[in-house]
Amino acid sequence: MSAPDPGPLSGRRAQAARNDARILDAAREVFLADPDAPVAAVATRAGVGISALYRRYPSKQDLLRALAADGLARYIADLETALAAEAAPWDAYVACLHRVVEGGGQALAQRLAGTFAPTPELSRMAEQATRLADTLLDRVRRSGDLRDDVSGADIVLLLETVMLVDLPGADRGAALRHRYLTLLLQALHNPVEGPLPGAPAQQADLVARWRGSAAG
Amino acid sequence: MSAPDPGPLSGRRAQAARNDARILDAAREVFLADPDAPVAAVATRAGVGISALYRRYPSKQDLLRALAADGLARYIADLETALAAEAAPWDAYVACLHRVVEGGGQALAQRLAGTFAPTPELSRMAEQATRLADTLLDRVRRSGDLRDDVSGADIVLLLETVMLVDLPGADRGAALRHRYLTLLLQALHNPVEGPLPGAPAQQADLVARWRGSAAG
DNA sequence: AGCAGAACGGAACGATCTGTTCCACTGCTA
DNA sequence: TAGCAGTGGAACAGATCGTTCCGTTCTGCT
Repeated sequence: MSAPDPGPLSGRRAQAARNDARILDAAREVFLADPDAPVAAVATRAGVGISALYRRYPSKQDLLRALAADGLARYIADLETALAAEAAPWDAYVACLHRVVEGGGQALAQRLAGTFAPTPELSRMAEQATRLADTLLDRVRRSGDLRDDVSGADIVLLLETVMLVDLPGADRGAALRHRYLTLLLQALHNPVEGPLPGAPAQQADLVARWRGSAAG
Repeated sequence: MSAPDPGPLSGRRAQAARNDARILDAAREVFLADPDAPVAAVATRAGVGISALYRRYPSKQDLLRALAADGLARYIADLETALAAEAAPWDAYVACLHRVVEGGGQALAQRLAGTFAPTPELSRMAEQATRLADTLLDRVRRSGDLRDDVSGADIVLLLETVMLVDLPGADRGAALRHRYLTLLLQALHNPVEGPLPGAPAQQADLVARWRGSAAG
């Protein structure tokens, strides 16, 4: 007993710890690209056997839940960073969205939303994320830099579309996502060229999608 | 023989003709939402049996090819209309993109691109569409209304993302697509607020995707 | 009126895919 | 050196999906 491992883990344990991270990273990449991807694809991408994965997560659904929780946690962390920033509200917001796009946590959680029944824990995190995003958005809106005819739900949907941009080559996709996010932010920035048609998306629209593939 | 049907078709023939359209419409909706959707989903959506579908298309791949061709034809027609318009280049362009978003032809062809080997006919149409789009874009660019740091490929990718916006309720999705297209167009319109990061997407990037799921 | 056949709906089939289990093996750890 | 946590990957059962097939309906013609 006592302190068996004061420093870095070695040997077997080290490989296990490495695999923990590799599996989660691989899963994030794979399921972000295709939410319906088979489990085997994750194992292959991670360079491990299937059993290494099933030892950690009892089922595919457990893996997806862990992934969604991880994504939401990253998203929440990004939002808190922005709220704590001392920069001008608009600048902090721009930086925040670029981080969100970079990490893909929010997008992953959104895309995974319909594929499994959310745990209370996940619902709680989603609620917290929404609350933080609202707070942040209100602050930006009060600064006068944000056009006032877009809703928070509009921005969520737009962010989501930006995340779907991808191209085969290396990091071509990531570069384009930042490019298009910048373009989008310019459109959201005051002063405005003209009004937008249709009604803004509502928070309720977004929530409705969580029931998409779940039973009635 | 002789002239049996001078005017509108009646009875059985009429239903067959109606089913032709219903099946193609249903297929367009279904495969636009999910390019990997099962054939049965199309039949259900169209309100016909599976055999009504297989009578018209020998295989799923034939249906997809017909759909892609139809989509490209609509896209080409929209482009030609814009080129023939007498309105200011920018206004004609805006109207054209709204029609493209409404019809979904271009997006469908793009999404289906990776799922089957293109026929020479399809390649020819795709090439023509690209040529027309380039011509149109050049004209808009020369008018000075379009920001000059975006490429045609950028616009194709952005249009594609707008098409992916959807919400469960009735025509909520369509309304939002026009809303976000308007937002996008304002960002593309001069004068510009600031430069965009990264390099514009290249035509080659788009072509590369056509090989996505095809064998090397 | 009656018939031939076009068109249809939907059950049935076989191939493929996928989540999960199982087992033999490896190399630390004690 | 014995034991076991950790692993890779084959094997299995269930689900999914493209396609075929068969019995029925309805139309157009004689």
